[in-house]
Amino acid sequence: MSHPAAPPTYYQADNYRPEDSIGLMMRQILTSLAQGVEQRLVNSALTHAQWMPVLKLHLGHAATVAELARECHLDAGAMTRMLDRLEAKGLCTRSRSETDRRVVNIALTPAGSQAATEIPAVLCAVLNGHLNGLSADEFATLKSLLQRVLQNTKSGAAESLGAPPSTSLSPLSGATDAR
Amino acid sequence: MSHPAAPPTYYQADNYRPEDSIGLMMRQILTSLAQGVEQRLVNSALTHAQWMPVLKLHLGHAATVAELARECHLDAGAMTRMLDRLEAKGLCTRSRSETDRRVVNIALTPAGSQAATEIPAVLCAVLNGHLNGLSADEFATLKSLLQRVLQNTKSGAAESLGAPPSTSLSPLSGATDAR
DNA sequence: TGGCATTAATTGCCTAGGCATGTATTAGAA
DNA sequence: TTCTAATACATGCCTAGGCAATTAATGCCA
Repeated sequence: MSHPAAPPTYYQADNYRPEDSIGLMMRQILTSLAQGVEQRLVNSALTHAQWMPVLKLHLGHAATVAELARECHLDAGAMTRMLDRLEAKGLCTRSRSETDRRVVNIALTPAGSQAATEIPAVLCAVLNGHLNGLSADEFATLKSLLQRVLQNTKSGAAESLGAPPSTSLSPLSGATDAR
Repeated sequence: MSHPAAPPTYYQADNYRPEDSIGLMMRQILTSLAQGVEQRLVNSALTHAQWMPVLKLHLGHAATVAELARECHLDAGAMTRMLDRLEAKGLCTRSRSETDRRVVNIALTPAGSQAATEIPAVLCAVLNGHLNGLSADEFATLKSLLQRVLQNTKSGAAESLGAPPSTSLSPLSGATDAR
């Protein structure tokens, strides 16, 4: 390949202004979305971090710890503890698989299923509430642009560029928690 | 006023698809941004959550715990612990104010200032890396649309709408941690 | 001036996630 | 078949944030 295109220079270090950062803007929007979801989920006893695993279970997109962790893009250890909390609240149950005794099958209790059915409406209400004043075209444009930024995160364009070229030898190890 | 405009219905519960959610898209983008920043900050001994307070201190936007917490949009208790970690790493120092013995003045050490000077370049590099393939116009459009969504979070349009009308009597209290 | 509300900072208790390690179980190769 | 590698899950240790209660100091008002 003839070297990939250089990234743009829309942001410059010498006049960086936080309020122009799409990162901070998205962070504030996400915080607001999370708060909105949590407010509407108080009846379901679900926190904003808990609706996703419950929904994934409900939709049949996952039934084991590993599957659920992959679907929710989080650590297996974190998922184990999340299930501890969900189980403690009576929303799901765990049972060892009999065909493969390593895996743990997860199932929603009736209460869990009940909570799950309420989730999509809550998500949609909160999202729509944040789209006030945007036309359908503008909404489509926003989605499209976000999608393209998202592509950059996957193609690796975002990681390789700007990283110290030969300083860090093992890009995936490093930072073994000397925080 | 004649009741505010009803929010749009771009998202509908009966055919909600996670991959269309601008919330999930932004979450994935933010995760990638945070990872990128953290990778480039290993030399500075800063985590992605630590660059903001250090930068705010460096720019003189805050010099006390309360100011810093407000600038970083986070809890005062969390900021106290954040400063514990920063102080433990030798990046800042704390000292009781003599004019008002309640407040604690925070100052960066030379190491902290040094780390701070590297931050803007890192942020810009990561942001630019994620904007690959977007024209200047498209970038401006994205910022503008995000700004308008952000406005909805502040005007309260996002909170009031879609919330159970008369169910929750105290909108700001509630959810006293029965998680 | 004395009492009282307000403010600043800290701490305890909770949820939450990442990384490394440990342990059982399974799958695959010699 | 036996030994080894890979997998699934759990756990410990860390960073991190929110809410509530506590303590100390200040400001204000009667």
